Amino acid sequence: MRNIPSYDPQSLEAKWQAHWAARHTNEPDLDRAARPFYNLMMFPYPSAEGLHVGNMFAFTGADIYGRFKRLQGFDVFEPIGFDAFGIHSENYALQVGTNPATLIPQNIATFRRQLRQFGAMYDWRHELSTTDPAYYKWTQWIFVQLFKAGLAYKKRAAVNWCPKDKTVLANEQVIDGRCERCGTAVEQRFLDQWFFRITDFAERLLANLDHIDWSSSTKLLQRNWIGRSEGAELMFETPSGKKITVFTTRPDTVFGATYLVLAPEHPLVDELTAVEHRSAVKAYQREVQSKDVVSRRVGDKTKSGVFIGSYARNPATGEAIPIWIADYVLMEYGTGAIMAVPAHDKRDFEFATQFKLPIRQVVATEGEGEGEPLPSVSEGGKLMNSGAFDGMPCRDAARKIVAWLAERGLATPRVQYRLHDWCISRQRYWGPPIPIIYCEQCGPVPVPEKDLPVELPLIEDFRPDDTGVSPLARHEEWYFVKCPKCGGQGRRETDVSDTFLDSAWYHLRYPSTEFHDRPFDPARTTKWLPVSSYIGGNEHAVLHLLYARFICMVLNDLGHLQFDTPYPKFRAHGLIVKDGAKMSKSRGNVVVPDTYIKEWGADTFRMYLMFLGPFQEGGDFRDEGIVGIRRFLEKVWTLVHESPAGGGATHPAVEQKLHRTIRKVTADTEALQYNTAIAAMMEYVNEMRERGAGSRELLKPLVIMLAPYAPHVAEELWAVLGERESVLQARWPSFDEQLASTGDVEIAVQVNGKLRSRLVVPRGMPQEAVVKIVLSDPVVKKFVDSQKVRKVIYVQDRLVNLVV
RNA sequence: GCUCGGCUGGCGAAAUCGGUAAACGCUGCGGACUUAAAAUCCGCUGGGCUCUGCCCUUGGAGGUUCGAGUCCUCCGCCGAGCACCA
Repeated sequence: MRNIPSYDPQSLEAKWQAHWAARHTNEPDLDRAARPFYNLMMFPYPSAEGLHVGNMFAFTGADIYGRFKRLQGFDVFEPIGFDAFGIHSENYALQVGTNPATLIPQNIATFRRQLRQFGAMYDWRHELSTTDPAYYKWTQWIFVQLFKAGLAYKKRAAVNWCPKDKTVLANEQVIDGRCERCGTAVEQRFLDQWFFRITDFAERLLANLDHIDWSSSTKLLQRNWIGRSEGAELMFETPSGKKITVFTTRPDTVFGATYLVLAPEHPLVDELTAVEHRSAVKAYQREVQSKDVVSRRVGDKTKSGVFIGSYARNPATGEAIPIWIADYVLMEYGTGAIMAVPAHDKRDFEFATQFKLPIRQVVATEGEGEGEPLPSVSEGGKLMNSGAFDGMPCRDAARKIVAWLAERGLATPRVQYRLHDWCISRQRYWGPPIPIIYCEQCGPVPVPEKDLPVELPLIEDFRPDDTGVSPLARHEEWYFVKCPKCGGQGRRETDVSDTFLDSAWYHLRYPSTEFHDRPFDPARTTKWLPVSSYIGGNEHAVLHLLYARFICMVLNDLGHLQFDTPYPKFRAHGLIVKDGAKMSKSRGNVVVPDTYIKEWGADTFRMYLMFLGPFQEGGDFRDEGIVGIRRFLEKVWTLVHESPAGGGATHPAVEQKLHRTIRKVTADTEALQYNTAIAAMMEYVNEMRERGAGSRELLKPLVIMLAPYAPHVAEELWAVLGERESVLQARWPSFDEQLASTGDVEIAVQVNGKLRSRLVVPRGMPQEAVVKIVLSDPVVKKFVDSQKVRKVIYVQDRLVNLVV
């Protein structure tokens, strides 16, 4: 036996990383690439703690895919950057008392080092950070485009206010009534906020989901978030001639509407309140306003509300029904008013029971007698107590009733969405200033594009206070500015924008980072976009991914882009948990990759993470199995080093196994089923060792297939096998379907569906021949005995079942 | 409450169309090598029994089928998302 060098990942990985950097191995020619493939992964937020195992799991999975495509002959562009603005960084900066502008570069340096050491194929020439003025110049430019298109507007709105972080939060940043970050109960405040009209795009955002290749779980989350409901607006008229419009998804139940409920803030409330009820109504409105936005939205509490002393006519029955106000009706959804059908709506039922309002059943459910108890919300029944519509199924009735009321102008079909406009204002410091100047004469004026970026000034006191005004307002030489239109005294907008705006377009910037006079170069963009493959976490399913689609649609409509979908293919990776719980600093279960990489090497750790479970499902991190991967790599190492230059042993069974392995690894890698691809390579190595085969011809394809998973050791072994170029210059091996599907197969022999014997036959043997052998098998004979075989079921190459 | 995903050996997991359940790996046990240990290599490793063989086993109970981890119905548990959205 020859003396082979020992496998030392540390020196070997450093060597190859230096080699890649020196040779610019991972820097495709963006202008001349023949087969561009844009391999994108969600860029990280550079936290002070550094990269954790969850990040590395995601990045490794994405990098494997990129390397796989590279080996298939694509010019792969795999960029990386940092999503470094936002409340995370700012809160941390406040906590340690250092300006985020000094902290963030330190964090980024740490991330950069960690990202380099695990061996991803990043093109560092195109690194970006959202906090770089050269980047956020264009984030501001995008704001200006939306503003000019009438898609950005300012609105005074009740917002979620976190008293601890002293900032507004988006609805989606409020979890169970508490601040997503600090857990403090959120309050209601009224502030002027900038919004983007994403609701104008609700239908397109929803329809688009049908055509894009995304993880179904992600699509589902987006559909639910957009929350489309079909229904109708119905008109209820008061004796004074006021029309109250309600939105309902169940117009079929209008005969059962026994009262109306308006949101306490509804504009008609004042007018419709009878004199003797005025004080009670005012008191109730005050009570509701004093509550925070969130506790009002918590569903499972007792209902409250007051009668306002007036009535409206039910358009179907013509009877006068009382009008109430109650906080369970929200002004933001629908028309801010509902028709209450207590017999067929749970909330209305609770309310009616509590305030002793009439309940009238108008839908008879299936079956005899009573059917299900009220409130019955099923749409499966037939109408009753509904005049001419009695006996009609709900769905038909809904259409017919709307048509009938529409004739008198009392109904309009209507589609309603749950999605709200995107509030992008943040009363904070650490973000791109919203590029607007307020002028006494001209109103809000966008900063001219030539004056962008509006740089975020480096200020000492970036602490927010509870005025609700950004700290930027305290910085006078920045705050006061000439109006770009009339030259008069103006004031800058002091809000900064939401981080999700930064990340809504970063994929457009990567290929064009060297251009400073345009956000994304048209030629580069045409060549590289939309993104070929996008991999990231489902925690961004409804925020980042929805906003990115929206911004792309807008830029497309405005003529800046030729496509309206940024990521036609997206796959959500699973979550790495520790001891059954999500990794978080507060739980103290965060695993840092550095120590593992130091101990085992990046290749072993990368593969181990991928072997833990299916990439798209994630898994529980534990370190018990890592040695298995290391042993596997050692075996490959030994096989390659022992393989003689001239030839080496081969074996027909191993050759066949090779072709099957290539088939499986190719399919599994394409499908991101990395765990089973690794298992297939292990099987192949086991087979080689058992058969004593180890020729270079058998090993080269293995080393290529290994390259996406364990890139450093693959390079080394490729060189040992006598190759001079990088293994990335090699072509992914092809397989011979014929060879992969020949050979013997083991067939299961069943009698009456129970396994009784096994039989090895050549692949593709016809039924008669197999049955003949089977019937002569003594074990089978025993079970068949003297009974007559009534039926034979034969599945080619798999099983034969005798029914007696 | 609604929607979705999951539940398979001691553990992580595999299993195109309904067709040999447990591939691959870990752990554990036994053996080889060694003065010894580590490393490495070989073997065994779901449970039971009347053990040359047979029976049971994919959260539970039914069903469809020659045949069910896979399809259908009901139930349980775990996780995620949404949640007074009319």
